[in-house]
Amino acid sequence: MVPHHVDAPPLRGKPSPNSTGMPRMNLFAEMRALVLDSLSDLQDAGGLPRDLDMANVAVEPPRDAAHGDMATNAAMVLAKPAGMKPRDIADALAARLLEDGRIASADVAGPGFLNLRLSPAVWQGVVRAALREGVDFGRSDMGQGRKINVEYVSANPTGPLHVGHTRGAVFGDALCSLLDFSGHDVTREYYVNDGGAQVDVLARSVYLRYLEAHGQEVAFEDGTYPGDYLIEVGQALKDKVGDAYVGKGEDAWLEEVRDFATDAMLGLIREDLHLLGVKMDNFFSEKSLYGTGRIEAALNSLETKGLIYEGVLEPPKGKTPEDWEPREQTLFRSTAHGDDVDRPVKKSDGSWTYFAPDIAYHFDKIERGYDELIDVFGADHGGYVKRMKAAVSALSDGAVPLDIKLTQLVRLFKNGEPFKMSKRAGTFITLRDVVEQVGADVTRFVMLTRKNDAPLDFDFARVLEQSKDNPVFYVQYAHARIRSVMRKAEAAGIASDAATLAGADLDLASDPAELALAAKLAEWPRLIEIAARTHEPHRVAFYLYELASELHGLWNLGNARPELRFLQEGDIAATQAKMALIQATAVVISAGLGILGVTPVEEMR
RNA sequence: GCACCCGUAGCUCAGCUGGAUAGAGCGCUGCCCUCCGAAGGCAGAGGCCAGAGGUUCGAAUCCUCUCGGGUGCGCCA
Repeated sequence: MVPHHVDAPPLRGKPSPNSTGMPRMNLFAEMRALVLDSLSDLQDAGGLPRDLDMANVAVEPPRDAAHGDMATNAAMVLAKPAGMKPRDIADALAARLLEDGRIASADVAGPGFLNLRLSPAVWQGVVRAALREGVDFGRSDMGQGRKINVEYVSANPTGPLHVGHTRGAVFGDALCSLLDFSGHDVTREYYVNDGGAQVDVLARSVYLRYLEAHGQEVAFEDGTYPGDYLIEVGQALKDKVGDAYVGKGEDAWLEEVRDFATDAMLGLIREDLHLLGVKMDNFFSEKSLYGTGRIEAALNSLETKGLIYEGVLEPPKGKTPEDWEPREQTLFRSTAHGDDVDRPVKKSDGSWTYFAPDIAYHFDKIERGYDELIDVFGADHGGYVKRMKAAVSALSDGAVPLDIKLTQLVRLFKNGEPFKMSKRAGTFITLRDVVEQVGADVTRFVMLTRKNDAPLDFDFARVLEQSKDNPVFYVQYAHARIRSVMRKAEAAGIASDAATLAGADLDLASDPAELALAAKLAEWPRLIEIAARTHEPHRVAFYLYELASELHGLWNLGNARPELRFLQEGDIAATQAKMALIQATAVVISAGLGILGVTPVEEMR
């Protein structure tokens, strides 16, 4: 696949209020506004009581295209509070709506739905908006610049990233782009667990490699990391300090080696992320919380709210650890904020639990002024969701929402055969392995073809297949097909710049099949808002698949019906109208892939 | 034992702050290549949305319970 270098969507900046000065096009929002205006007119005219709650009035695409272009539930929602029959409300509303030129027909159906058919001019407006706004088409200001911190990956700095981290990295990154596109001020953050016992283990492991570099025989016992990736770190340490640590006790080197090793691992992780195209705004060090009073400050905040006490926890029922004995610990009253049991913040020996710096870290995020927090964890951390939410709720007095997204397992396959991962057998699959085999674009797209909380099958052979069965190919192919048509047109001397196409006579591309594609484009701004609100970037991937399917379908219709082919020989006006339609489609595919972090291609190879 | 996630077509999965006759791909069946690209196209069969109650004008979607699968459950990070 050949990457193309046309304007990638500017996803990282502030939500620029549209540079064109034109209002952003979101057809569903427009139509809802029209419905609300009409209802208000009815109220003024006395045809409907005042003081009705309109919050549940919706304008949605109907499931069945035979029902028209859009449907509103207004009559059903308002019937009860208005004390009227749904049918009467619907009839009155229909009459009002028909006064607007955008509404071609309004029919009452089913239990009181009002099915709307829109005039072709409306769809043509969508196409023009996409051409005018380019990859900013669909950008929303729903976030109103709210500051959101998204924490993701956050793998321990003890080794390279593996497949599970890859999914979290892609998910988090796409979520950030989506939030940015919908008007939020996003910070991409990585929490570095460089303060706990696991980095001491790392240091000891590197020390062994260091001794090895000095020609010593070493044994990797339980509790050390035997991975080959530490060989060069041991060598680098030798290059740096010579034999200064040889034969010395831990006191002499542990701290220095730990810093050296975590720096090296973080460098490795940054490289891995770079391979995937993930760039963090901030790496936050757990260690920076220790010895600086920041953990104490966070816990003091909880203490002043009366949420810290000394106590003894009950053993968990049904699964009592064998060495269980009741011990007094310092506990956080997380049950006051929705947790099931209170959680220890100090071990019985008085040192912090892992939870304590985590509380401090989230306290820090709150103090940095974020309006909203999101944590992306692996599914094996599901047990921490309630206590983290309780902590954030307590620390912010309920003012800062925390959403925690869990990413499920990735199961690896090769030609349908499951692929067992084993560190010992050397079949451990890293992020680097995956990206080197299939490329960052394919990796990213595939990782988003499942909802985050559903397990994901990743087949190394299948994701590279060039067939309709492969969604990555299918979407890229749609874009490439459009680009191919555009190149042909340009070669034939037909002007195809956005301004020209936006001025084309779109009546020449108003077959129902063509309008259906435009209608799909009209869903894009709405989809962005739904995906952003639910924090579900996979919706973008599914939408792109559907959009590609519309495009391919229209292309195929051209086989039987030549008047639907995009290039109309000898008819420049019709050709430009159809090019406008498909170029608008290419723009949306580019924007969507941009959010997923995938590069659209010019042609398939 | 408790908590969280999941249960939708033979398989893998979508399903919009609750909306109409629940969708897609694969697989299966049958048709279709002189075609802007058949690495495809068109059509068809296939469902008690795990089960039972409840809320609602309306439930795959919200609530309760049951069953089945996954994950987690003090001094690991």
